Amino acid sequence: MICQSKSRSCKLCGSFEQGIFSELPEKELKQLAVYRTANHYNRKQIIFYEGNPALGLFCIRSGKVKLYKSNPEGKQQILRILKEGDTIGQSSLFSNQPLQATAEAIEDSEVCFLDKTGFLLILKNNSSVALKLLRGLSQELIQAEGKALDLAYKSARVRFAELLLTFKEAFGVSEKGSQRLNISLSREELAQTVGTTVETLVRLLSEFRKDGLIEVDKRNISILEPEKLLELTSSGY
Amino acid sequence: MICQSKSRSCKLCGSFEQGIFSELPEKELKQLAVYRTANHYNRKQIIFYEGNPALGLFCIRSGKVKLYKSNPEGKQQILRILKEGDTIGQSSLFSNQPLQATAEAIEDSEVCFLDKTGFLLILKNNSSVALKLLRGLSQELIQAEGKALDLAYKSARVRFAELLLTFKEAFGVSEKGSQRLNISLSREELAQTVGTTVETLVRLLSEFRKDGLIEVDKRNISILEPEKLLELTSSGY
DNA sequence: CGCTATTTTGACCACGTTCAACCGCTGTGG
DNA sequence: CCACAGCGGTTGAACGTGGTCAAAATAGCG
Repeated sequence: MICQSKSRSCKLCGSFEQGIFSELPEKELKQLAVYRTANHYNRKQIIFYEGNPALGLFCIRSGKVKLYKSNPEGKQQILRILKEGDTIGQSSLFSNQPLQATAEAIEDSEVCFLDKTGFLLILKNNSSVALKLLRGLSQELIQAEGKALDLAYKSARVRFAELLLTFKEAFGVSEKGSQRLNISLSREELAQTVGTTVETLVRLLSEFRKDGLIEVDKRNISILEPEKLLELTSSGY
Repeated sequence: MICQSKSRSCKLCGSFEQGIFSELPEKELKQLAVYRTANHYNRKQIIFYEGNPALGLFCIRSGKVKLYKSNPEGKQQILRILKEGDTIGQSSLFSNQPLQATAEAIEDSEVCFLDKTGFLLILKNNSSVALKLLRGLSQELIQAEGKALDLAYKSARVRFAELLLTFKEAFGVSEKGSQRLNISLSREELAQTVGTTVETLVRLLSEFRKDGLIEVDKRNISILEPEKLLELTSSGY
């Protein structure tokens, strides 16, 4: 069930400073609040489906969301994991296409929705927002192109090592000398993020564990030797 | 050698109507011309290298350009082939990163260069340009994400079939019942575009030829049975 | 406590890579 | 003029990564 929570200013949002509206004057921020609705999604709830019309912009206030595409055979590939401050749906909004991926909460999350009309109105009169969006889309594009390169030329082992390092940056919390990844994904979800099968991913997990690179306890993964992981990624296999 | 050709209005550019400046008033178009330089590049000339600073925006006036990334081992992967009207360098410009790929002319080409400062100035005051850029980046992003999905889950055969169909849309010219692809790439370049090795690509070429799907003469490829290629792409292998 | 979903391990197989040889063509120097 | 090196393209054979299938072990949950 989706619960609507009471409205409040974007300024109170955790990562407002890094967000696309950070340079917006007070007046426009109030205008924003009019077009905005905030919803709560429980773990495993779908926020939107691939193919849905793009009616506006989504912005994560708290929690974590996975964004994935499905292929004809029903297999899923996770494009990225989003956390607070991240926005979703821009690309479909601007290219006038249906939404190109499905968004699903992997933790209980609060997600704001910003109506297309209101958003475009603000965009038109505030070039700072446009520039921030251009910046964000550009970074996403560069990452996506890098990912394609990876999938074409790197082994599953290297791709998994890279994922662990990316996760360390995004979700790592220091804990008795090691960095614990504060994100809970099933083996299947990990596999879908790396672009491989569950079986291969499990074998890589135990290989890395045996080699002392990581520590694994259920769905908790800790990075013990980030440098050695980095070596892996640069040296061939 | 790079020859600078004389300046003329963007309005005279072949695909001006589809370009990002199509809605710009006359005054701004004249302003554009001040910041713009037009250069000629012969086949195999490099327009810019991966890692170069992003000093502005490139726009192809005529010819064809390949955009590729190199991995540490020196292998190249072609991200896309660009033709007249396409712009390059946006993503690096907006994300304040060095250029993420190398651009090389695969035909004799004319390429305009638009200085960063002037471009941003026009962008700031013309939301139509910003919206068109957002649209373009969004489409590129969606394509790149789709490509990553392909590389992860589809066979080389299917990816090559998809490439042929994409090329048919972009470069196809009708010719005695079939569509000839008006683009000349080496087997290696084709392989780099599909994300496989030369050997595999050659085998696929001869397989498709034997099955009557395409006709191959040196570097000329003609599509005989686009429907059967399409079938390939949707049905598993 | 029993049922189901998730995780793990093993055996096998296939696609695609790697390595090697060969062909045809072009350009170069003796 | 021919020899030969160099390059792009093609084909064959062997190998390996990683996918598939099957089954067992474990965890999660009513």
